[in-house]
Amino acid sequence: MGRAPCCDKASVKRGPWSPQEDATLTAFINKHGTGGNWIALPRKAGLNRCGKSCRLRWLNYLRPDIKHGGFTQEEDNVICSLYSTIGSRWAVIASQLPGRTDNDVKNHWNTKLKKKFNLFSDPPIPTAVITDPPPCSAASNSLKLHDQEHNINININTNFMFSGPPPFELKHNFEPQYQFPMLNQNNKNPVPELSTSSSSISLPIDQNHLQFSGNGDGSDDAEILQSYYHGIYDQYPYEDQLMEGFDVSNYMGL
DNA sequence: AATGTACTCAACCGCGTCATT
DNA sequence: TAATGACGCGGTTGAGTACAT
Repeated sequence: MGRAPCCDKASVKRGPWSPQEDATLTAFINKHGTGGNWIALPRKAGLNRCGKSCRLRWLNYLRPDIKHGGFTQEEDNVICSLYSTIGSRWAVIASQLPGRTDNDVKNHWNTKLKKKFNLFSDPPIPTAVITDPPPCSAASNSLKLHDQEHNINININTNFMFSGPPPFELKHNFEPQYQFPMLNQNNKNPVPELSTSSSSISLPIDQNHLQFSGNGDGSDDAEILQSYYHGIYDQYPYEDQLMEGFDVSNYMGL
């Protein structure tokens, strides 16, 4: 036998709250408080609503200290940071954001942040081996990588000539704390590093600036980099930060 | 302008926890 | 100690809106 319902759903109003109902609930709570009993509150206040519905309406919308409007970058950072630590404990996360409710945080996460977070949290491809063509081919405009662990093919379209000795491995060294640059709270640059076992390609990345230096003997290392990410993620994860301040002057030319 | 699709967010649902009896 | 009931939480839904075709 299940638990008894908290109210008779057939006899109480459900759905969106009217301005009149909001005013009634607000006036009652301002005058009497919640009384520590939400179940009894609607009857006392003269509202034909379930107590749980009243509680939710007050806590998530009517409370005077609720902050409405978009989330700031700083708030996003807090949410992502805490989520990576404690998971979907929205009430705990919301407690760190004055004026935000767990429902707000949860909605914001589900609609905006989740995709972004998942993008950066996907396990980096640990090892990619250039399989075709052999890496010594001159003026190749197509490199095909194969991620052996995840059985993913990565296509890089570029015009560079590679001079590393085959077989040539690319390795990610992304530490968990660097998988989502926005997590950085001290403005210290997270530095994901992509390196190879012989010829080196390193990618110091920070929030606003990306400097790429490689010795792939390439004509356009930046394009390689972007293509690489497009191949893996369908999009370049730092797209909106990259185009400004993207410095490729440091790469070693032909 | 009409229709379809994607997105947002308020509200609901059901379960776990805790206080009370 | 067990039963009961209210609260609080996370997951989910669906109406309304924005955007794309």
